[in-house]
This record gives sequence, structure tokens and C-alpha cells, in this order.
Amino acid sequence: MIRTIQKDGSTLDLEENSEELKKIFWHTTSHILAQAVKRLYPNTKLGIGPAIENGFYYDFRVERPFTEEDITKIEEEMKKIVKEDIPLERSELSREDAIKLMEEKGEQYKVELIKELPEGETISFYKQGEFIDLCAGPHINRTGKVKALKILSTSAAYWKGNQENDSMQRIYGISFPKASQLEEHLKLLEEAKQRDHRKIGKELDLFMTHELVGAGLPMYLPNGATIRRILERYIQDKEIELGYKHVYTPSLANVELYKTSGHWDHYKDDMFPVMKMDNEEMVLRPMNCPHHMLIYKNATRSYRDLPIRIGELANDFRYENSGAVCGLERVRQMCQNDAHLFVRPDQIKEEVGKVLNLIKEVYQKDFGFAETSFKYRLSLRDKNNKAKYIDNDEMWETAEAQLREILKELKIDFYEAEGEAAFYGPKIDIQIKTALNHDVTIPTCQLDFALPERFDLTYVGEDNKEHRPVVIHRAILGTSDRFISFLIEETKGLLPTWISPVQVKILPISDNQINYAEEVCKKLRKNDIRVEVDSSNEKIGYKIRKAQLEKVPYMLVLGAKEMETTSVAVRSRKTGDVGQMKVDEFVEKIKEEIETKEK
RNA sequence: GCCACUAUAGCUCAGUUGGUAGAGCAACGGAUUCGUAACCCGUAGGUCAGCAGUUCGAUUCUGCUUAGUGGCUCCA
Repeated sequence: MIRTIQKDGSTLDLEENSEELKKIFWHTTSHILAQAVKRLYPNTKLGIGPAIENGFYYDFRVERPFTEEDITKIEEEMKKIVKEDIPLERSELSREDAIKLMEEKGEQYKVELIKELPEGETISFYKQGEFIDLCAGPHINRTGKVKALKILSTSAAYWKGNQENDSMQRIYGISFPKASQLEEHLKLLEEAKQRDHRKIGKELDLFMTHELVGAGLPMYLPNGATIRRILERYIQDKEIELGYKHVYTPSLANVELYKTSGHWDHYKDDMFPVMKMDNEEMVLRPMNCPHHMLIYKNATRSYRDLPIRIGELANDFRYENSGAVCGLERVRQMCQNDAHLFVRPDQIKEEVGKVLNLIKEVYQKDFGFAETSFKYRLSLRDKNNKAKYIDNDEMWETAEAQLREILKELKIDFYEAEGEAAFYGPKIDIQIKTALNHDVTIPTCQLDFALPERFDLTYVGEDNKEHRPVVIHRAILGTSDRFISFLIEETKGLLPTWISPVQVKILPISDNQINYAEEVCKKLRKNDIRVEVDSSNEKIGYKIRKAQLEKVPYMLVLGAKEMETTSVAVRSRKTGDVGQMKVDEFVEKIKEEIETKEK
């Protein structure tokens, strides 16, 4: 049990490994961090130091940024403070006294925080030895309870998260009541690194980058390109089944197109700069909606034609911050699995429902991703940030309510997030956590009443009058690039057979079986199986090890015995030696596995 | 874009008071023809990311550029 000092000053004993204690424990460690920093660098100004999902951080305004040596020293000082086993004491001050105290200490940011506290709010401080900090608590009662701590990383951060404000130095760390818990945590971090798609992508020759091509511009190697081709064919086939029509549109457009759509005002800073031609100004497109709007407009549409579903695997270009690009997860050229559904208002519910069902079919049925690996998010506008969103309160209220209703009707668990909508409308996003704990969107389904207006889209209704359609923007794989990064991390590179770039590797034991190996290879290839022969002059153990590291689902070991009986000795990546069977039997089995998309 | 860090052979990485570089794997050659996770011997491979500066001399020190890593901001 560990004693804590609660917000009202009372004490409460909590279990060492309880979730409740975790955050309190980390928060106190952030105070220890701040105390260590103030001891070593007294002129540092304190920002805030909360517990986070995994550990804690503290922001400091520093005279010069901390170097690695500084960080080592700070960590040592923290351990000293732990050894000193200092008790924490809570106290309250009036607003005036609190401001006075913090002004005396030169803590300008704390003064700012106090001034922002609502009238009547209790202003409490926590003191440990010579160090005192404005803090609501709760805290653990002694610094000595922190048996294991580690500073994990540093970063620049802006005061109150605003780029216009002062830049602070942020230090991240983690701590535990037991040393073994820290070891366990570090092990988990190490495991996450092992399934990082950039690491696996290199090991399996999936993609590469080159500084002559540029940041955020990966190139797909044959193995990665095969994965991408399979996925793109797969999703387009699904869409065709559901009545989508696919188009091709250019990656370039006149800048006027984006002025018409409204994207220019909202996002020109995130687009590649304009290319001036003789008479026109061209830009690389950051999204495909405007092109598809024009395709809709290319004909007179009847209410009977709707919904019209226009799909495209389209390359888009976004000038992502250099610090934001990351492997295949965040790139500057991406291939969107995009589609725009033009629907009548009375068709919204059904069409959004169909999109959500398709997402479910892909993510749960076909790929079998664990339900814990993604969350549905209803992304709403930020009502206080009018400039960022199209100004039409009624539209927003209706659209947001409609999406919420559909989610509830389909009994989908979701959470709501303000300020995450597109400028033209609310979205249902599916958020996933990457190996690096980044929260990113993959599939998305967005409701849009604005672009139809902007482009003056119409259909002729039953009443022979013109009506305005609604547009649903949706992406199932999100982008091919990000989907592949997710797929790699979820499977740790052990791709299901139907997506594996090489599904079977044939391993002749000696040169005597090479001809037979070629024969078997031909047969498999005729059955659309992706197969390779390893005819290198190596022992069978070596060939198996190599294929195993390449994560090939099946190895066929061919020796004299197999040749005599026109059979193959099958070895599975997962379960090892499976035994001998006739070639035809193996073909049937693997075809069945591919057909059913076995996990 | 911001802060810190990093860049050595195809890959993973050594290389300290500044004197132009190594290992393992991969590649290539030879020997071997082998039964379920690494056979042996040999050879070749580097403008030490790029550009400039300091120095008699720079992989090593300094600056800039490019790319990457961890975060921040951003993510239509």
C-alpha cells in the first residue's frame, strides 16, 4: 500500500499496482523532476507537469536547451531526491498570496495559471523540502516511494500547446514503485520497436527512401509493391460489387479549382506551392473531391440515378511538416482509397450505414484485426473556432446529429471529439494506435453539405425541380501507404498468405532436384500462387532459415523421396514440418487458404 | 516549421587526446551435393551523407545543407 495526499488534504492508501495510483505516482515523479531541475538550473521557469497515459512530463522554460549530459545529471539528481525520502505537504493560499509567492519565485507561468483559475477555486500547493509547486494534487506522501525512474526523452513544446507562445523544453519520464515494473515497461517499449513498420519494411524489402527523392516520399520495392497491388485490387473489387464506378483524374489542377472548393482558403499552406505556367497556375492536388464534383456535374442527374458512387485510387500530395513525416504512416505523396457518394438527403442514413458495414467487413471479417486495435470517433467541429469551419450552424447541427444517430443505431461503440471535423462537415473516423503509440486515422466517412453548394451540384427530383445532393466522402483503406504500415505492425510482418508477396518457397535439397523444383514451381504459378525457387548452393537448413526470416508462409522441401513420388514436404512458417503430400493436394490446400483469406 | 539527437561497406554496428578505416552477415569465386533455423576456404567492396571553414593534416573540431530518430505544432 502507498499513502496518498488527496485534493482535500485527506490521506488515502492505495494498492501499489492499482490504476488509480499510477497517475498520482507519475505526477509526483514529475514534481521530483522539477525539483531536480530547479536544484541544478535555478533560473529555469516551471511550466506544467502532468501524468500522461504512460508516465509523465514537465515543461520548462530554459536559458539554453538541455543536452544529453544535462539529462543524465537531472536523472541522477532525481534519484538523490528519492533517496532523501522527502515528505510532501499540502497547503492552501488565497489568490493574492499565491500570486505573491509565485512572483517572488519568478514563476511567471504559474502566475498566469493562477490568474486563470475560476473565482472561488481552492488554490493549493504541494511542498517537498525546498521545492514548492502550484498543484491541485493528489500526490503520494513521500518521494522515497519511487523505487524506479527513468527519463525517456525530451522535446520542444509550446506553452499551452500554442505555436505562437513561448517554446518550452519538455522532459518525459516514467516511474514505478518496483524496479521490476520499470524493466517490464522498458521491455514493452522494446517490443513495440520490433514491430515498427519501418524496421520490418527494411528487413522484408518492402520499401525504401532516398534523400535524392526527398522526405516523405517512399519507393515501393517489388515485395511492397506486390502487397499494395493485392490490397488495391481487393478493395476495388469490393467497391465494384457494391455499385461503385471508378474513374481516373489528374494529379494536377488549376489553382482555381481549389478556390472554388474552398480548400485554397483553408489549406493552401499545406499544399505544394503553385507552379506558374504561361497562362495558368497549377497545383499538385491534396485531395480528389473537387475533381469528382466536376465528374458529377458532367451530366444531368436524376433522382433515380442516385446514389452515384465515384471511386478512385488517387495520388494526393500534401506538404506535411518535415518533422511529421514517418515511414509509410505519414507521407507527402499518398494513394487514397477515395470515393464520393452523391446521395439524396433521404439516402444518407442507408449509404453511411453501408460504408460502416464495408469497414467492418474489411477490418473485422477479412483482416481480423483485434477490436481493441481501433476505435470509432465521431469528429465534430470546434464551435469556438468559426474560422476553421464552414459557417452554417444549421448544417452542422443536422449533420452531426445524423452521424451520431447512425452510429447508435448500428450499435457501434464510439467517442466524440470536438475540433476534429473536416472544414466542410463532420466525420466518422476510425482511429488506430501505431506501434509508436501515434493516434492516426485510417478509414473515414464524412458528411458534406458544403461542396455540393460550392459546385452548385443538382439532381432533378420526382417533382421535376432541381435539388441539392449530399456528398459522403469515404476511404476504407484510408491510404494504401498508411494501411500497409498498420497491416505490418498488426501482423508483425507475418502477413496472411493471401497478401504475402512470396507465398511459397521451393527448397531443393541438392542440385539433383532443381529440375523437379522448376516443374513444381511452374505448376503453382499456373494456379496464381506467388512462388520462388531457392536454387542456391546451400544446405537445406540454411535455405529454411532464410525463408523463415523472409516470413514466407510455406516452404516446400524437395529431396529424392519427393521427386520419386511427385510430392512435396510442406513446412509451415507457423507450425514447422507439416509432412509430405502430393503436389495437387498442396495446391488445393493453399488455394483454399488464399480464397478464404485465412488469418 | 520548432527542440534535442543521429548519419562509417548492401545490412547491423565497432572505431578518443585530429595522422585518410575495421567486424559479422549479405555479395562474388572455389570446395561441398547436404533432409527441416546459419558448411568450409578465399576475394572484392568505403570521396566515413553533401558543401564550406579551422589546421601542416579532418571520419574525428566548427558552420550550413540534406536525410533520419524521439517529441511539439499540424494532419482537408
